[in-house]
Amino acid sequence: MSGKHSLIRSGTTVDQMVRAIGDRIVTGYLRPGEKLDETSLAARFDVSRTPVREALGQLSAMGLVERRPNRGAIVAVVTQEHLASMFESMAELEAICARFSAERMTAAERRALEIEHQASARMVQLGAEEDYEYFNTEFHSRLYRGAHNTHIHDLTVMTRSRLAPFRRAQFMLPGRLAKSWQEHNLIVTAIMRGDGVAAGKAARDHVSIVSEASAVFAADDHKPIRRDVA
Amino acid sequence: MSGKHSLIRSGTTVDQMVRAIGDRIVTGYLRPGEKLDETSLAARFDVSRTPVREALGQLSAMGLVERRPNRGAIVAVVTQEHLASMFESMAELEAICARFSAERMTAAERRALEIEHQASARMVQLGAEEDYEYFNTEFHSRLYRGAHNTHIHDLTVMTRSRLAPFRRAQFMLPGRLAKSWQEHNLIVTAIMRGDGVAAGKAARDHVSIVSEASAVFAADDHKPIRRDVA
DNA sequence: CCGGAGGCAATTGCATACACTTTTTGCCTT
DNA sequence: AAGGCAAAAAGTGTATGCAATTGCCTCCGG
Repeated sequence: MSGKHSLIRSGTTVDQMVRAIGDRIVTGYLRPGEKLDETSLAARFDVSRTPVREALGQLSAMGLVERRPNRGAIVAVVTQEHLASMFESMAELEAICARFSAERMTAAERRALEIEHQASARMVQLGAEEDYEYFNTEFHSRLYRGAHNTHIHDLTVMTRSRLAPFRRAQFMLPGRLAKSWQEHNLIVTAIMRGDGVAAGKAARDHVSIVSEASAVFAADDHKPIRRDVA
Repeated sequence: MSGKHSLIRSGTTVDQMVRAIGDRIVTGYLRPGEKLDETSLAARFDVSRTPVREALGQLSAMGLVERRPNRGAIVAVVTQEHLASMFESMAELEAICARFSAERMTAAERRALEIEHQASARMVQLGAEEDYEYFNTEFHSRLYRGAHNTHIHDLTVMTRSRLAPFRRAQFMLPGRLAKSWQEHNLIVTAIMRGDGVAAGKAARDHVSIVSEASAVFAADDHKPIRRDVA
């Protein structure tokens, strides 16, 4: 491993490692329980162990990886209970964001939410899964930002990212696009008329439904763990 | 304070740094905006820069310190807006914990909550600030645990620790002990009769009141911090 | 055949060394 | 005298080296 740095020398190497490893975990490429060997990771990303160690420390603080003293790091293993608790938290957090959004969104934010939401109806008709997924992510982000509360925003985004590996379950459900859109519609409608309570309830129900599907998926997810890292 | 280096290697050096530095931030010994010099910290705790750096990275991930690339780390500076958002989040999180507690606490947990709460009444009568503070912390912890949701528990504890530096404001209000106890009483009563909605509302109001006092305090406490060595 | 003690390889944890960036300082120019 | 440039000093970011711990493998005894 000779490689002169192909990475930009702007003090962001550790952050890049955090994002790189974090992404692989969030996207499910690295799976829960998988061993994260410092030396291998360092070699893979062509850096020394130091930034890798720092990245693992930060990811550990974020809850994405688990670190056992002198025994290495693994991708955080979430138990059924913990997974359920995260989904339940997510439902509550989304409910808060939706409630606040209903009460606080500016006229411009409401307009944008409505327009994008209506646009996403086309994706449903076309059955464009990937495009809809993009709209979906953006939709929820609008809710988080619309709450006008940076801390809730941060907590929600953090929780969402930790749940990301388990959300892939949604893709397996037939007709989920239309269902999802209708649930979004309930939220949007409530927000447009400034009904915080209704918006919160709709958002909570929306997450709860995803939760059930994902829980099933997680239970099935007992496949062997891959050893290589990339 | 602590900073001794024992013979055995328990793999906790970084964790100790995190706790040590984190405590100094949470207790207000290190104040927002204060510069955290790696070399000085390393010398102060008699370790090399490496564990200090890792600790700062983790504290950064926790939001307690702010790291500027190539420009060092400082104790996280919270703006008025961000502080307000954290208090508001805290109110919502406490409300959730209280609501869940009302619905889910075991008989034993309810009993313990009630007993400890009644015991704390004595502290109020005696005006024992410090003792009451201990009870208060324990009281809230019971609520967090009583929610039977580890993720909400974690989010709440994390948020609480970030607010800790600003809670000292409470101590300045006269008659706050009795007021706090009565607010606790509302929460306990609601929980005992299993009224989640009422418990949530009571908990939210409880935090909101603390929030107002602290916000005033924080406004006064926003003098610029220089790195002048006293 | 099974269980445990001891040694060896692999890996982590910390320290030190080196490279690069930012800031300060002091001199020179205008 | 003020401003700007340059070079050194300070401080951060990354790499490497070494000691300590863990886990496995072997070998011995029951």
